[in-house]
Amino acid sequence: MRVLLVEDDMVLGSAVRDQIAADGHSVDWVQRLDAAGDYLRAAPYDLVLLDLMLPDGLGLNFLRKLRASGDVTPVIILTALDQISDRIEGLNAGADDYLVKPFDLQELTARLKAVARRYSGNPNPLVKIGELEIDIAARTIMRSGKTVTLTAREWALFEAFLQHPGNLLSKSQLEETLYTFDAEIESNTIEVHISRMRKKLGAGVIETVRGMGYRLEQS
Amino acid sequence: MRVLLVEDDMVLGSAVRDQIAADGHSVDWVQRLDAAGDYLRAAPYDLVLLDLMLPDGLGLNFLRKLRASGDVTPVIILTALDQISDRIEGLNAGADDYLVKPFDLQELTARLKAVARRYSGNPNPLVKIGELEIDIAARTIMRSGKTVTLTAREWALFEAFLQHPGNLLSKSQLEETLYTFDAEIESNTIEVHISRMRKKLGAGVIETVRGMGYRLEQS
DNA sequence: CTTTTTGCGTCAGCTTCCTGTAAGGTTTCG
DNA sequence: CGAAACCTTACAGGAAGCTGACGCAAAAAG
Repeated sequence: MRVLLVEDDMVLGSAVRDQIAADGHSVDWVQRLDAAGDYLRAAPYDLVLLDLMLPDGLGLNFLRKLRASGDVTPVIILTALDQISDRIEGLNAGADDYLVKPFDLQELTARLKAVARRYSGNPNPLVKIGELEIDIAARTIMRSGKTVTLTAREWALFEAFLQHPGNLLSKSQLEETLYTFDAEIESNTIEVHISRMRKKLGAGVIETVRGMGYRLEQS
Repeated sequence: MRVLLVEDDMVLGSAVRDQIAADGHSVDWVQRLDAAGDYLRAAPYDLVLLDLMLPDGLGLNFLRKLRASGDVTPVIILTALDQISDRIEGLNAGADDYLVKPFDLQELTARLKAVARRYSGNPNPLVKIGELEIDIAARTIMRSGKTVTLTAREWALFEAFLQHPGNLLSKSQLEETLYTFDAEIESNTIEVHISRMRKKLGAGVIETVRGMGYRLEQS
C-alpha cells in the first residue's frame, strides 16, 4: 500500500513513517500542505495520513478541496484537537477516520489495516447463506451481485439470526433485541419486519416455524 | 443487542445513546454507578459501556467488583485519560476494550460490533437418540443429516419425553403438557400426534406400552 | 426554515397450515 | 373370535402468520 504522510512535526513524522514502513507499506513524507497537493496530483496513493497541524482550518480546507476535486483517496486525519465538534467537522470534510494525538503506533497499524481492508482487495470474511454474501463487519449484504440495504432494526434482527445460526428464535426473543423492556407489544411488529426483510433478502432465507418463531436458513 | 450505558455527561450520553439506537440496539442509560449495579442485577445485558468519569478509580473499582462477582458481560470503558498505562489498568480490571474521549461515533459502532461478535458463536450441546441429533436450545432435530421440523405441539410433547429420559409417560400426562387446564379431551389427540411425530422421527423412536402410555427410546 | 424522504409501528383483510375430531383399519391379548 | 387399545388417514375450522396501506415522527434535502 502506498501512503502519503502529511506531517510537520519531525519527531512524530519520522516515528510514523518508520512504523508504516515496518508494516510493509511504502511512504512518502511531506511537511507542507501545498507539497501534499503536488504529490497527490503526481501519483495515486492508497491512503493519506493528514495532520491537521494547527487549528486554523487549513488542513480541513485542504481536505475539502481535495474532495471537491473528486479525489476519493482514503484520508485519516491526525489531530491534537480534543473537541468532538472538530472531529465531526473532519469527518464531514471527507476524512475516513481519525487519530487523536498522542496515539500509540499499534493503533496506527490497526487503522491502516482497517482502511486498507475497507478500500482495497478483498476485505472482511464473508458469510454465505444461499445466494447471499454477508460482510458482518461492514454491514453489507450482496444478493447475487447486487447490494441489499437493511435498516437499523432489520440489521439488528438479522444479526440476532447470524449470532445463533440455525437456532429457532421466538418472537419475544426477537423483540428483546429491539426493545429494552419487553413492552408486551400487542401488534405484529416482528412479522412486519420479517416480511420486509424477506422482500429484500429473498424468500427461503428466513423460515417460519408456526407457533414457535423464525429460523435462518443454514449454510 | 442490549446495551447498558453508564455515563454522567448528559450531552455525550445522549449522543452515544442515539448512536447505539441508530445501530438498532436497545439502550438503558444510567448516570450513576450504583444505579448501574441495580440494572445489571435486574436484567442481562450484552454489553456495558462504562465511563470511568473521574480519574479517582471509582469506575475501575466498580468494574473490578463486577468481575469479582462472576459477571462476564463484555465491558467497554470510556475514558478521557490519554495515558496508555491507564488503558492497560482498565483492561487489567476486566474491560474488554476501551475508547478514548473524544471518540468518533462510527468508531463506537465498530467496537460494539467487534465485542458483540467476539462473544457470540457458542455451539449448543447436542442430545443423541439413535440416529437423531437434538439441539434443545435451537429447537432443532437432525435425522441422519437432514433437518426435521416439528410443530409447536409436537415439540412440546417431544420435550416432555426428553425431560424424562426413559420414563413412561401416560396419555393424560402428555395431555397435561399440551393443555394447562384439565381439558378432559375426549378424543385420540395424543395418538394422532404420536403418529405424526413417528412419521417425521422414524419408527422405533417412540415406543408404545399398551395400556400404559409411551416411552422414548434410550441413548 | 420548509419540503421531501425514510423508517417503523399499527391495522385490516387475506392466506396458510396446524390441530382436534371422527371414522375405519390394524394389532394385541384373553 | 371378540373386544379393547392403538394407528392412520382425511377433513373442516380457526388460530397464526403474511402483506399492502396508512400515519406519524425523525432525518435528510433544499
